[in-house]
Amino acid sequence: MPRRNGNRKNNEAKAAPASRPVSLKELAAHLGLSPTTLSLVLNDSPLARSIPAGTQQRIFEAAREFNYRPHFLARSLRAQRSFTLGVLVPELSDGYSAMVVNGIEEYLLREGYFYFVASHRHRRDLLDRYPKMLLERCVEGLIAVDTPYRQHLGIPVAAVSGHEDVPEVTNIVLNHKRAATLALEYLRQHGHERLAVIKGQDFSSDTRVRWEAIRMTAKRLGVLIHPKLAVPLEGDSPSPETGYVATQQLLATGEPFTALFAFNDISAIGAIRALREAGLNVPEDVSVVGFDDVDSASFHNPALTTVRQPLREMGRLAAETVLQRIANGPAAPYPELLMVEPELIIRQSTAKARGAGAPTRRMRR
Amino acid sequence: MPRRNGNRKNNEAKAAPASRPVSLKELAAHLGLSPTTLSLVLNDSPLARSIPAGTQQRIFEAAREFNYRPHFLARSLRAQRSFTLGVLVPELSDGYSAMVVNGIEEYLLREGYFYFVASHRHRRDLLDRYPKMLLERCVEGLIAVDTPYRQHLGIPVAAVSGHEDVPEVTNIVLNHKRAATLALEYLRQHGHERLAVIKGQDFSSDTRVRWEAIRMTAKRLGVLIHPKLAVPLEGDSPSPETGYVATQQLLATGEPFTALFAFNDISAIGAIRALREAGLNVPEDVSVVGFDDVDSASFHNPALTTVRQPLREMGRLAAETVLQRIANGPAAPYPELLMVEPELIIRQSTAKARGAGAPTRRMRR
DNA sequence: CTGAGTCAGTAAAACGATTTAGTAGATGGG
DNA sequence: CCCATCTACTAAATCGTTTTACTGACTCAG
Repeated sequence: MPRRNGNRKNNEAKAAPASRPVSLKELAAHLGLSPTTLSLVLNDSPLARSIPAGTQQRIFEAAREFNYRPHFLARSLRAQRSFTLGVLVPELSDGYSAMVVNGIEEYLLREGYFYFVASHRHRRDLLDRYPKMLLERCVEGLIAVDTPYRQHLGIPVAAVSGHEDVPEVTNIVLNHKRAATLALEYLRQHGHERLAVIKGQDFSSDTRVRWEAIRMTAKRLGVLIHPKLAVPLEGDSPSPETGYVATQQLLATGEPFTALFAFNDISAIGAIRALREAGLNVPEDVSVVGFDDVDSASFHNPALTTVRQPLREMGRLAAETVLQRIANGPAAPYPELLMVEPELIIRQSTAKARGAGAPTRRMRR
Repeated sequence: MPRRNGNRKNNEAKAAPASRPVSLKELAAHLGLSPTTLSLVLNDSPLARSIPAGTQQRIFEAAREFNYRPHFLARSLRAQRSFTLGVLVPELSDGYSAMVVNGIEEYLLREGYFYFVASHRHRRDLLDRYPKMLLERCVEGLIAVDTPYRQHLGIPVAAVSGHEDVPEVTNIVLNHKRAATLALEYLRQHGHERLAVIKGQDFSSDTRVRWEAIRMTAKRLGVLIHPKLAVPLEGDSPSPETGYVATQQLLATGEPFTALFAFNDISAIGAIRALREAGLNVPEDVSVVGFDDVDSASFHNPALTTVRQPLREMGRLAAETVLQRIANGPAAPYPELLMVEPELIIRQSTAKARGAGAPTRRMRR
C-alpha cells in the first residue's frame, strides 16, 4: 500500500502550458492559404514546384513558429500506414526476450517505427488474442520472439527462434547443428564421453530442434548420451529452479556423466547448484555448458561456458526483415528462413574430464 | 551474415487469405442501413434505444459474420484518444527496467491500453527527442523508468524512481530511509561496524537519495563509513565490471571494513568477485548486501542478501496512476509522490562479522 | 382534428491530414 | 487576337469512425 505525499493542482505548473498543437487548417488560415498548399509544401510534394520560393519560406517559417506537427493519427488514417510493429514475447524479464527486443528496438526507432510489446506468458488465450489485438491496432507487421505462432493475419511476420512452417512467416533461427558441434567437439576434446542433457520445455520453440541437433552430433562424434540422461525442464518458471530439479533427476538415475549440456544459462545455473549440493564440484567433477549467454552467465560463479546466440542481432534481423517485407508489398517473395551463427564462449564451468579414461566417479545419490 | 534458405511466394499461402477488413460503410450498405445506425447499435449508445430489437439483431449478426472491427486509427482520430502510453527506459535488458515494464504491461493491457517503449541509453539527445516523438505519436501519458525527465508535455507522467520536483510528474519512489534502516540494522546486529558503500552513477535517479539515506542511517545507528570507503560506480555498462572496479578502489584504500553495501545487485556481484580475487571470502570475511533483488541475485553463488524493491508493483502503480490521471482530466489534482516499501531478503552473502570486536583483518592489496 | 411525443432511423459535420482534379489569371507563340 | 501553357493556387473527396441535428411516419391525448 503506497503512501501518498502531497497533491498538486496542475494549474500551478510554471513551465509553458504546452498549448494544444495547431492543425494544418489553423496554420493555413493564419497564412491566408489553403491547407492543400501547406501540405504540398511541407511534404515537399512534386506538385509544390509551382509554389514560389517566397511563399514556401512563409510556410516553413510559420510551421516553425507555431511548432506545427502533423497529427500522427490523421496522417496514418489517410495513408493507411501506422509505422508500428507488434512484438510478441513470452515474458520480458527472462533475460532472453529483453535482449532480442533491444535489437529490434534499435533498428526500428532508427527507421521511424515504434512497436507494441505483448507478453503472453505461454497462456493459450493470450497467444490467440494478442496477435489479433495487435492487428486491430493496425500494426504493419509482427515479430514473435520464442513464441509459437500459427495464425494468418495478412501482415509480414518474423519469428525469432521460430521453426514452424507457417505461411507469411520468416523464421530467424540459430544454426543448431553448428551450436551442437561447437559444444560437443569442445567437450570431446576435453575428454568427455558421457554427456547428460537438459532439454527445454515443450513450449519453447527451440526445444525440439536443439535436442535433435545434439542427439545427431553426439552420435557423430561418439559422445554417449544415455537415454536416461536426457530430461526436459518442467514448469514454466524462468528461474534456475527448473534446472535444479532436472539435474536432481539426472543424478537420481545413477548413470555416470562427466559433462552436462543445459538448455539455457538459467537452467545451467540451477544445475550447478544441484551438482554442488550432491557433493560434486563444477568443473572438476562435472563440466556444465549453458546456452544463450545472457548477462548473468558471465556474472555467475563459476562463470558459465555457454553457446552464445547473437540475440541482439537476431532481433535486428527480424526488424529489418519485416520492414523490408512491408516495403516490398504483400505480393513479393520473402525469405522463409534466415540463419545466424552461434559462438562458443569458454569460461570457468568446464574443464578436462577427470582422468583420461579412468572410471567416472560414481555419483552420490 | 545470415544465410538465406529458400524463398516463398506469398500467394502459395493456403490459409484463408485474410481479406481486407470491412468498413462500417460497407457493412451498412450490405444491410441497407446508414453507418450511423450501425455505429449507435454497435457502441450501445443510448440513442440506440429507439432501434428495434430485430434490427439490432441483424446488425450484430452481420458484424459477426463479416468479422467487423472498427478501424482503430479512425476511432482514435475521432475520439482524440489513442489508448497508448509511452514508456522511457535506460535499457530494457538491465534486469531492472524489464521488471518494471512487466508490471506496467500487465496493468495496461488489462485496461485496454498498449505502450511504446523507447530506450535512451542515457544519451542526452535521445532523452530529449524520445518524449517528443512519443507525444507526436499521440500517447496519452508517459512513464519514465529510472530516467531523468524535465520536460513539460501537457500529459500525465509517472516517474518510477524519479525524485525531481517537476510539474505534472508523479514520482514513484522507494522508501529509502526504510531501505537503509533495514540493511544497516541487520548488519549492525550482526556485529558490523565498518561499512563500505558503492554509490550509483550520477545518471541513476536513485543515486543521491539512496546515499543520503545510508549516510544518515549509518550515523544514527553508529555504523562507520570512512569517507574513503564510499565510491561511485563509473561508466554506464550494466555489467558487474563496474562494481568490480569500484571494489578494487575500496580495497586499495587500505581502510578496514567488514561489510559492503552495493548500489545494486549487479555491482554486488562484481564486488564479490573482486573481494574473492583479493583473497577475501564472502560472507566470512566481508558481508555483501545488494539492492533491487533482480532475478540473478538469487541465482548467484553465494546467493545475494539484498534490499528488494517491489519493481513489478512500482510499474503497476505507475500505470495505474497515469490511467487514473488521464481519466480525471488535466485540471484535476494528482499525487506528486507515491512511496513503496522495501524488504530485506537475507541470503548467503552476509554473515556475522568476524570476531566480536576483534581487529578487522587487514586487507591484502 | 390538431399538436405533442415517440419510433426508426438518416444526413452531414467532424477528427486532421493527403490527394485528385480543377481554376483563375498571366504569359507567349503564331 | 486566340489558343495553349504555365503559375499559383484551391475545392472537394478520402481515410473510417462518431456525434449532432434533423426527418418523416405514427400514435395518442384533448
